[in-house]
Amino acid sequence: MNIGEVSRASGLPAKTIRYYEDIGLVRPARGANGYRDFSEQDAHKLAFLGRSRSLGFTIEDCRTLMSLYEDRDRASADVKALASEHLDRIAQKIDELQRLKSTLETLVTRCHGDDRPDCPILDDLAGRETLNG
Amino acid sequence: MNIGEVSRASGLPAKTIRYYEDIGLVRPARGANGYRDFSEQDAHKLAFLGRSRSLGFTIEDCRTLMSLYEDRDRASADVKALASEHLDRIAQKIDELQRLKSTLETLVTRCHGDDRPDCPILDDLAGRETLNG
DNA sequence: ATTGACCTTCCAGTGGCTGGAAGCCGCATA
DNA sequence: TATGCGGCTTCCAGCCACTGGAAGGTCAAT
Repeated sequence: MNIGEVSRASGLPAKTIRYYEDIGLVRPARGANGYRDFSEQDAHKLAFLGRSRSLGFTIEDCRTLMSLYEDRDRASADVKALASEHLDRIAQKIDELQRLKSTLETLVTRCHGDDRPDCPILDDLAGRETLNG
Repeated sequence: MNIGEVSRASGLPAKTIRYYEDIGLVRPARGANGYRDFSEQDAHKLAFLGRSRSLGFTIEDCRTLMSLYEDRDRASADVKALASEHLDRIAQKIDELQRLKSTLETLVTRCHGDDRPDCPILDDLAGRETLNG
């Protein structure tokens, strides 16, 4: 299986797959011509990685998840802990963004948005607080 | 005003302030000893930048906001447009994270998290879909 | 033989800093 | 006078997870 094929199969760009090899996430065989030769297992690994990344896990998390996946004696508690921490970080990020969003909404609402220079958004950025806080 | 002083005043690390000079966001004078010498206006600019960054604007957005701020003939519509686009991106990001969050919540809930290796999280990552979708 | 799609490696850039090394400046103290 | 210390300077490298592009080798079809 060439890189293009496994790229289409996994949905990951070829560049990304090469990068994953670089950092040791996958170790495809090589053909006589120097081309990478991916096994079904490699393809499966890449799909696993793609899915993990799409859930927002870091590369290091993915590495850990992979090794847990491949460890038949793993404790599901370890996986759950990793995912829970990740979940917490996401929840935290959402909170942060929602605070941002409401601040920005207030500012945008207050700005009349016409030809005149008067602007509560810039006033706020400049520290001329029109906002409480 | 030395860099340490303006750093304390603006809340930005000295490193960041030097970086902002590097990329042309601020142009402090220099004393005879080669030290940066920040004016009140520079300090004000840096505070503006800090606040803009803390609202999640990119550096390029900040550059634009600064030039709008300094342009007495600006139209507030331009500021509003920039902030609105930023707001949209944030809202989009929140949606994305909330989808992630609910997927992860489902997975984490389903995982019993004990000593046994059986794990719906890994099953999902591996494509053995226990989740609808 | 030539095209064109595919593959290879390597280097550089993204954003927005951040850490660290090596060295100068200015003041206080022994 | 030497020494130390905190603060300042520059420059280079690294973070994360890719992504773009150059230069060139390979394969299948025409």
